[in-house]
Amino acid sequence: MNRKKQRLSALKLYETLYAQYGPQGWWPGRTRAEIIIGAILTQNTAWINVEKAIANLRRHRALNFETLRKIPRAQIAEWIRPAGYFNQKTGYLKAFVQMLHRDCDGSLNRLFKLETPALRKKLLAVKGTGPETADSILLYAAKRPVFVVDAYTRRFLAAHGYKKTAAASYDSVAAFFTAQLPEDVQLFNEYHALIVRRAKAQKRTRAE
DNA sequence: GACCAGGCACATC
DNA sequence: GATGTGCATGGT
Repeated sequence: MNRKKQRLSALKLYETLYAQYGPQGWWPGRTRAEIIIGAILTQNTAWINVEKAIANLRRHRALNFETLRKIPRAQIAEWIRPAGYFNQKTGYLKAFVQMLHRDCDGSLNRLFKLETPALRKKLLAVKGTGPETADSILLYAAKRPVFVVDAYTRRFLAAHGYKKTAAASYDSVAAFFTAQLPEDVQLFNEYHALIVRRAKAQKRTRAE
């Protein structure tokens, strides 16, 4: 007798979420620069606080790489303070814009000419850009078919019977999804957005 | 006043 | 490769 609980495939889980919540049309920023800056600022931080930091940068016309490269660290740190870890994240933003300036003449288009594996490697070489941040940039700014694994993703897996996978390495979790899904940028985008949407819906339920 | 939130680098074993 | 620690704000 099979005593194991039935688990839905990654694709079936997606279809279930999509049926319940519909398309999210999610986009974590107005420009590619804003998406990248947001990806760095949101590390281990609630998005609401990232929005405050982004708003500060926008107000000071600093929501672009050229400005961030030129202004002093203390100034950036002050503006992104609401996002937490502001000294570290200032260094991370500086590291990214310096790489872009040094290797691509400050041009995101030039950086994004790289093929996905080479681009991912290049992003991971930037201090402060780990796998999740790199993949967020790849999916949401460079529009590559890459699955983003974050805390929401792991909780989602655990909640649907995949506790072991949820606790596995970053690349293992990503492989779990990519092996079962078509390589589709829009699908990966929607999937991640739906996981976040579901988590927020459940949080609201718990709070009531 | 704990506890948590869309990580990452670095040290150590 | 696994585990532990520092980094910091703002909401619940």
